[in-house]
Amino acid sequence: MHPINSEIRKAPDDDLRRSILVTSRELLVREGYSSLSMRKIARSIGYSATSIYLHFKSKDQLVHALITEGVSVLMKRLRPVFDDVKLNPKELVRRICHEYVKFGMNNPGYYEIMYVLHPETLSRYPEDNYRDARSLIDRLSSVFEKGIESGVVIPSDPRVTANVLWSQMHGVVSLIIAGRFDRALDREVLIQDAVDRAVRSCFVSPEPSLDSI
Amino acid sequence: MHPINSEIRKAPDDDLRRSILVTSRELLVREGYSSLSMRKIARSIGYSATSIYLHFKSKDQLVHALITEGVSVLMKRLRPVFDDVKLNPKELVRRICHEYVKFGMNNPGYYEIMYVLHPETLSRYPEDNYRDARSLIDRLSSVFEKGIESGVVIPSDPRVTANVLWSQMHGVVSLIIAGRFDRALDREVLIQDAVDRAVRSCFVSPEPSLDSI
Amino acid sequence: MHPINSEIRKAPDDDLRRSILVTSRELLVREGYSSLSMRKIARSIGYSATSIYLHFKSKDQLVHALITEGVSVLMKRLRPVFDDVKLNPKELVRRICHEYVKFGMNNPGYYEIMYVLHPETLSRYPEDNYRDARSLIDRLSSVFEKGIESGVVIPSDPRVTANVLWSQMHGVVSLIIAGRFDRALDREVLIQDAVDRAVRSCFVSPEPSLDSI
Amino acid sequence: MHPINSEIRKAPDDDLRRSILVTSRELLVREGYSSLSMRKIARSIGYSATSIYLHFKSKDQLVHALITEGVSVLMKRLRPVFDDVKLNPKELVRRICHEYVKFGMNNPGYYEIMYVLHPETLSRYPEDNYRDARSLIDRLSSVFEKGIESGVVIPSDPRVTANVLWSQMHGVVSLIIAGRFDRALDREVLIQDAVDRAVRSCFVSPEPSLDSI
DNA sequence: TATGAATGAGCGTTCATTCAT
DNA sequence: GATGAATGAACGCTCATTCAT
Repeated sequence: MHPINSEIRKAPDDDLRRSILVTSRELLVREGYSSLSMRKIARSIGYSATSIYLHFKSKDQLVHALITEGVSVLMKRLRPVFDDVKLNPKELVRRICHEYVKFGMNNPGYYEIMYVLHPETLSRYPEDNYRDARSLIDRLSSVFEKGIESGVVIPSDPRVTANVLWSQMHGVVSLIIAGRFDRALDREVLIQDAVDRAVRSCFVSPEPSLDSI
Repeated sequence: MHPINSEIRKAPDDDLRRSILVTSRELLVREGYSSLSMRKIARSIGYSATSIYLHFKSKDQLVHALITEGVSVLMKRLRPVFDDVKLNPKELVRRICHEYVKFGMNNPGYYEIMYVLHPETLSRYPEDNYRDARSLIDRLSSVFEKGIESGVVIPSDPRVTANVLWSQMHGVVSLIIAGRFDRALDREVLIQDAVDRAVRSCFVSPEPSLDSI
Repeated sequence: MHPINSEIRKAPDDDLRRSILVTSRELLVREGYSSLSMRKIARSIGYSATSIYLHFKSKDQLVHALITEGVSVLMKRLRPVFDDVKLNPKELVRRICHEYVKFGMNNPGYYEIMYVLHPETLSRYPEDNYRDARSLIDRLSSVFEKGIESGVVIPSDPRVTANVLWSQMHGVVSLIIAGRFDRALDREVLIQDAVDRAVRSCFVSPEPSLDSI
Repeated sequence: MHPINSEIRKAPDDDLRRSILVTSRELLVREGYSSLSMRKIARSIGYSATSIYLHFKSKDQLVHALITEGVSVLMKRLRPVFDDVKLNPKELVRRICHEYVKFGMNNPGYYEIMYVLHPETLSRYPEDNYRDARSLIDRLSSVFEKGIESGVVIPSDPRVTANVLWSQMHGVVSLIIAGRFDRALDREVLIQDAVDRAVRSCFVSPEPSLDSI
């Protein structure tokens, strides 16, 4: 599990590659997957369509690269949180939630292609590349597992808990990205509320009984 | 010599219309929106592409019809629940959640085109037709509003609460439909857990301990 | 050579037939031949496309009917002039010119399909049906022939003269119908001038020198 | 890594472009505008339909290119005549007429798309591109204007005279191209006669009788 | 008399992709 | 490393036409 060694690449070549990926994400957000085309990408970056094939064997592979990149960016954001030994489970989960949502907000292009796009479109994506992403759920599960042991997490199948937590975050992120919420509502308030509820629903509430003593 | 009188249509005609809508939803689920084409729909039902145009003026209109139908089916499921005076708020919300999820499970085609599709694709869909769908959120909000007054719902902006609840359900439904969860997990367990948490996070927990003292 | 006995037709049937022809001409003028379609015609008159086929075997035949009708209308306008024994040659030609132009102005649909449309489109039109139209040129030729004999027409091949006269009138009519002239110019002035020149170029000018002697 | 530099194009590329334009004109003459299709053009030149789009963004643009080319060819023929200071007005007008007709005879494709086509079809053609063509009428007008001042042209509104002259030439050209004249008539004779009449109808006849007395 | 249902052919256009340079 | 030329397949859609009713 080593991060991408992007600094060992040859620079000149990489510039265009980067442009393609960046532009693809922009187009993805702006116009949706159905109208993402090699031509449009090429036009957007001022290169010929053929040039894209110097860096990606096919449209499929380009999309796969986007996913791989997205996963890696997400990992880079979440791993330090998981690794932060100073955090208690509740804080850790809260931070994970916030980072996940922030990732979606900042990278709607990645998010869409990673999690929203119809899986059939992506079925050819080698499942293994999602291993990293799935490992996140595993780490979350084990956080809950330990939390249950130490009594701070409400007992329940930790894998279920982790997946439901994920689904809750995915719910807000995807609806925000798709612009489905009433525009009158404040994004930040929605997010804060969603995270609060999610966390609260996992952890035992600080017992007022202590106060009453 | 009378001109066309199109409103006296009968069943035979509508059969094909139904086939088209049903098949569209199947294709939508199987292959995703980006590869949904008039030709494929036609091929799937064993008709010529031209025939579709006898029932839908354009692909846009077909999609709009799907959305409208989907909304109406969803309404038919949820309205009785909202109107059931015998339900207390908590039961009502729980039932609403379950019905919503069930709708998604039973009608993934409708669900995808209603809630998952990139909005840019559907921007031409007359906003008004979503009014029904949005009214659902409003009804949910007022359930929470009254619940707060009567002390059973944890105080919070009811509209935010309603929207976050929706997002939580959307999260499970969309990830299940997309087949993103670990296949080892039991769907029903996931759903039950998600609904439980959602409901719990809205309503004050019955604290028998206090009462019993 | 008998005119169409349109009053012996059965009425009910004829109404629709008339509507089709009238509407076709309107569409022809408004949108041009390339976008004249059976469907549009049907839609315009509030009938089904199929109904048109009760009266015309094909689009070709409809067009042919339009031509035949157009020719017959033109004949009805010009024949009385040719037959008017009270007119001297010069007056006759002048009147013929004016009637021809008037026909074009009043029936741009007929005119376009009779004289402007690309002949390939019409190649299947039985040449014989143009016999009437061509007979007009013949009659004009013989007017010139006699005029030359009696010394009022400038000597020249009468058939050439007749055809060139026709082409001159066709020039104004077609450019007016196509809206090609500078809009600042007055139609009537253009027409008058064109006819004057045409007539003048055929007939010997009344020589003032004779009078002055 | 340089972006596209399209202005450094060379010949090889332009060959196909020329073929397309030439073939389009041929098809236009042979089958008329209503049946001119990208596919037919492509088939005629032995290329795929897609290839046409490498040179013309749309069918509209192709047609516009044809018009623009046609106008420019016509200009190239007429301008030298207008600019020829050695010509007296009568000779100039006669030469203009002959060149105009010759242009039509040699370029029926251009002529049809420039002057015969139903204007509705071309309404999207930027009016400005016709400026050149319209300037021709203006130059003709001023020839007549000066001619009237110097007494060689029969007094009349010069703009009307110019337009009517144009319509006379258009009459012959369009009927010849459409093959409407009796095939027994000699084209050249018709043209000569038409031009003679046109010129004669504008200029005062040299009255030798007066001089000879 | 009039229609609805249906279709094959064709339209203009865009797509991902290949290949020689 | 980058491009222009080229294409077959597919797209949404309209066309004239047929046929059973």
